[in-house]
Amino acid sequence: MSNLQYWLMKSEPDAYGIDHLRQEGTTLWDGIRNYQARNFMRTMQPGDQAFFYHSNCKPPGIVGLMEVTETQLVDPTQFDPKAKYYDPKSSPDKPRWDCAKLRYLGQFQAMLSLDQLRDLYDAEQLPVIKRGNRLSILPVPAETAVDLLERLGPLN
DNA sequence: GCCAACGTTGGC
DNA sequence: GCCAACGTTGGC
Repeated sequence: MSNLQYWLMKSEPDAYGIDHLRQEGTTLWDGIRNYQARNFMRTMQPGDQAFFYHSNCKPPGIVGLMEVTETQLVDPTQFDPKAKYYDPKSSPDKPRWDCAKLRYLGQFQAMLSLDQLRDLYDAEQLPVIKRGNRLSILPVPAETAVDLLERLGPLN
C-alpha cells in the first residue's frame, strides 16, 4: 500500500470547466494523447486528489478539487473514427490510451491564478509553473499540495 | 492573434 | 538514428 498522491489536471473552461464537472459529479478524463501525461495518469490510484486547473483562459489557475475514483480504464474515444481524439493506430486488442475517472469534490471560493502560484512556489515545488510546460497532467508534491489546500481554504 | 516551447512524424 | 517540417498547447 503506497501513499496517495496529488495531481494537477488542466482543462479549458470552454471545453470542460469546473462547472461542467460540478453538474456531472464524475467524469472520464479522456482524450489524453501525450505519452508523458498518460504515464502520469497510469500511476494514479483511487483516492488520489487532483487540482482542477483552468487553462487557456484569463486568468489561468487552480479552481477546484477532484478525487480519483477509478484508474487504468480504456479511453473509448480512441476507437471512434468520428471522435476528435480518434487514433487510427490504436486497436481494441492493444489500446494505446487509457484514462481515469474523477469525482467532483468542490470548487474553491477564490481561484489561485498562475501569477499567484508563481509568487508562492518554484518550478520544483509546482511543476506546472515550469516555463513551456504543456503537459495537461502533472504531479503535485505532497508538501506543496498540503500548502495549497490550506491557502485555498474550504470547498464550496 | 502571436509565438515560444516542445512533441510527433517521416524522409533519408 | 538524425533532423526538418509540422501540429498543438497555452500564456501573453
